Amino acid sequence: MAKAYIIDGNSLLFRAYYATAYGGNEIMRTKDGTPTNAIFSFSNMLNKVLQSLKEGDALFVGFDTGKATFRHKEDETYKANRKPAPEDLKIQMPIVREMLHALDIFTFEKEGFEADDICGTVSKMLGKDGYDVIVYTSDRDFLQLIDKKVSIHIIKTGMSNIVVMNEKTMPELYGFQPLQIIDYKGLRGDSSDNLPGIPGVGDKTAVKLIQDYGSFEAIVEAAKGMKSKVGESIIQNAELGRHCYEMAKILTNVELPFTSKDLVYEGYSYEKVMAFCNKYELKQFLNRIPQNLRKDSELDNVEFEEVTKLPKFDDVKEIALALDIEPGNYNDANVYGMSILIDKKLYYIREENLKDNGELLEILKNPSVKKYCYDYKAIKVALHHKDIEIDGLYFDALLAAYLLDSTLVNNVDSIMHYFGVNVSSKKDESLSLFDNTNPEKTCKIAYYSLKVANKALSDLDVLECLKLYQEVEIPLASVLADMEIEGFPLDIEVLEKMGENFKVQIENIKQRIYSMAGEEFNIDSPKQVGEILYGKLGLDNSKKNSTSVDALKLLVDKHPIVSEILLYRKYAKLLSTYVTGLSSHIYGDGKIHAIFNQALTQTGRLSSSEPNLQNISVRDEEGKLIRKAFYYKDDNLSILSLDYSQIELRILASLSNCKKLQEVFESGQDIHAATAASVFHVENPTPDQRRRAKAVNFGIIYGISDWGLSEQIGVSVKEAKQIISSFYDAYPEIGKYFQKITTEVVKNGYVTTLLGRRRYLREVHDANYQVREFARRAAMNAPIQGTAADLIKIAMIKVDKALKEKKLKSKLILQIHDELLFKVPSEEKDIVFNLVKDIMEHALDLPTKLEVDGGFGHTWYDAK
DNA sequence: TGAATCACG
DNA sequence: ACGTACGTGATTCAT
Repeated sequence: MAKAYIIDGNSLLFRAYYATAYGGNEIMRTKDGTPTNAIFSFSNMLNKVLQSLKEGDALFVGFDTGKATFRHKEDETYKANRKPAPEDLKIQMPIVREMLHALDIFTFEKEGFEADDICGTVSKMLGKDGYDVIVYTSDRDFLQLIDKKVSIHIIKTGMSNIVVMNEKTMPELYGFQPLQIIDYKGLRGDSSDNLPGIPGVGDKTAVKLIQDYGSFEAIVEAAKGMKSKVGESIIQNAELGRHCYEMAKILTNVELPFTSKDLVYEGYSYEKVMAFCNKYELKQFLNRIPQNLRKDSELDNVEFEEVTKLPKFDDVKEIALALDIEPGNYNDANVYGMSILIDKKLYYIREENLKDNGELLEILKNPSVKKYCYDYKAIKVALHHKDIEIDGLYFDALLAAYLLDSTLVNNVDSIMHYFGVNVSSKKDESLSLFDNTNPEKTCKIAYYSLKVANKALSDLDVLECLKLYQEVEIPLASVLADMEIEGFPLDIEVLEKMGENFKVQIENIKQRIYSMAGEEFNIDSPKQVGEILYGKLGLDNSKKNSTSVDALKLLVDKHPIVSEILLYRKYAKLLSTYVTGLSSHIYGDGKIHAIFNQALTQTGRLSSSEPNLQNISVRDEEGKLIRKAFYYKDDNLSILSLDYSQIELRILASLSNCKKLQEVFESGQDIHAATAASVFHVENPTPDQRRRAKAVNFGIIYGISDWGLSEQIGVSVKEAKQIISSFYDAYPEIGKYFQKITTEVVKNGYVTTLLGRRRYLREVHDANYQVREFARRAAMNAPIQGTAADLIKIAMIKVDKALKEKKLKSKLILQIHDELLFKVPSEEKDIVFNLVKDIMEHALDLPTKLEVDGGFGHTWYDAK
């Protein structure tokens, strides 16, 4: 038997709103501040219903119109005690209807009636037409609708806490029949509707009376014979009770402009729901609603043909493409095939047939054929492993999405979802035990990469990021691909020799620690270390039992075990992360091929993974030895390292247009000494003053606080405050600049870099002080860190271009935020050093002088 | 899977 | 009176 699901829309929306808005917590909002918490919560409840929906089932949501009803006309005090709904909830009332309509779910409301009456009438209609009806509400008045076809699901909190009421369970729980709930309300009234009922009749009495006499009128009749106070009250207040009785009746005969068969749910259109989800930034909803409820017609809209050889094409100007590739690191992943959208037709070619398509290979490497795709860098690197060249990137959906909103998660499903399309295939990917290929999904990715391009590019234009996209991120993708392909040599033998040494050290230290502790324990476990230090040995550092370096440093004089633990940690880290860890990433060519993530950080920086080459030890002398394992066995090749000096402070001097700071850099003074002289009002600062000024300079970039600085340099909070204030006196434009940034982020909800890269920081409006302050500091830092990232990206593109144009063999191999590493043949040393230094120093036209230092080395260790 | 720790800019 | 530097990735333990 088909089922019918009826939802009391108003009741559920209220529940949804209050489920997430309590205790002063900031509720969910879109970027422009529209509240969406109730929508989100409602969608979760709705989803539960959708999960159980089967073909032929009916689905209906009834609403109040919000205007006066016949009950108000009868009793002007009806619901008069209700507090008006909060503004944030009112805003969401039309949005929930919008959501339901996006899902093509039937909703109805009628002036003069409440959702109760609409739902009551609809449920009886559906029951009469043979449906098993389930009504979702949190209003117990609905219990009167129960009959052999209608059951009521009372929602307490969310959809997990539901009480099922039907013909059997309701009388068991209440002690009377469903319709008698009206008689009960005649006696008891309903305080939430401002209906008083009969004074002196409590719950127990009411139930008893109903059980004894059956109906309200019978009770009034019987009251005449009662000699009790209750009897008197019933007689005196019979009219009032009758009124409450009438008001509690839910109508089941409202005139409706539709019939049961109009309510049969026929599925949703993916794109319509997607548009809704995008509008209100509900990222997960679409992924969670059942796919089987999608209208069949749209599932097959991407048609493709699997071929071994492409037909001939004339004058190809653009293609879209995607690789069918094993998930995970694309450096050693299997490539199963490729999809190509060419001349409006989609093809899928298996990997083994690619090489037979000479014309395709020409198109791929032809830079004037525009390529549309998702994650071009991955495609370029993976194709390189198959000896296939590609050039001519025009549109990369991943990079476009990254500039549009850096908070997006970068996997193809969610990025395409962001653009309002769906690339998931009908094939169940978990079933691909024997056949890992997925031609359908691959083809959809290619198809939609082209389809979303125009909209994405115009969105980038609106955000004033188009230039950054076309002139920085797009060309950079190829530069990074070349870096990844080039790789960085790492001598595993040198590494392992160091590893042996570390192992011996670790073993010795371990034994010393055990004997000092008087027992063996796992030194890798912070919990156990804490128990030994703060428990057994009774040490105390007032740092709430942290065992981090900062905490342990305070204890080194208290017990000899502390410095041994620090030493153990150091060697354990070197061994696990930098010997064992790095070794596992050496490929057959003796090189590391790290992945440079271009669409990940919130500020615009790159990140490096598998392995991370941007955090190889350098500060610790023994750790730095790891760098000796990075070198070219060919003695003709050396490593050139060039890094920007004080790049972030120079960027800050530029962004704030701080004259004095610019002069310090122009004249080549020691910046920390200069700051020290200014904040401590001395001509020749002492080394300690310089050290403290250095901390101030760094702190400023991170959105300093007086407490943070005091902690960092070991002075009182009051002194730190004084120092910060002196800093702003010395460099007044910087204070004004940060003021401007703060105003901007509060007003817009985002900040931008010099080139227009955006970082959204909606948390500046969070109710939680900590979250808000965090966002404010991030807002101060993001334009600085991000502009530095923009700068070095431009430098990389220009350097790459110059090296190619001059036909030099030198190659860019690594970027570490403010530093570039190159492989340079001996004969190119002079020209490359000067060329790169010049390009880096003039990559952007800034009001502050930029300075680049560095040098050559046989190993990375020596390159300085 | 998240917390704690530590490596880098 | 709040609790505190910004941005990453890898390893290990513990649930």
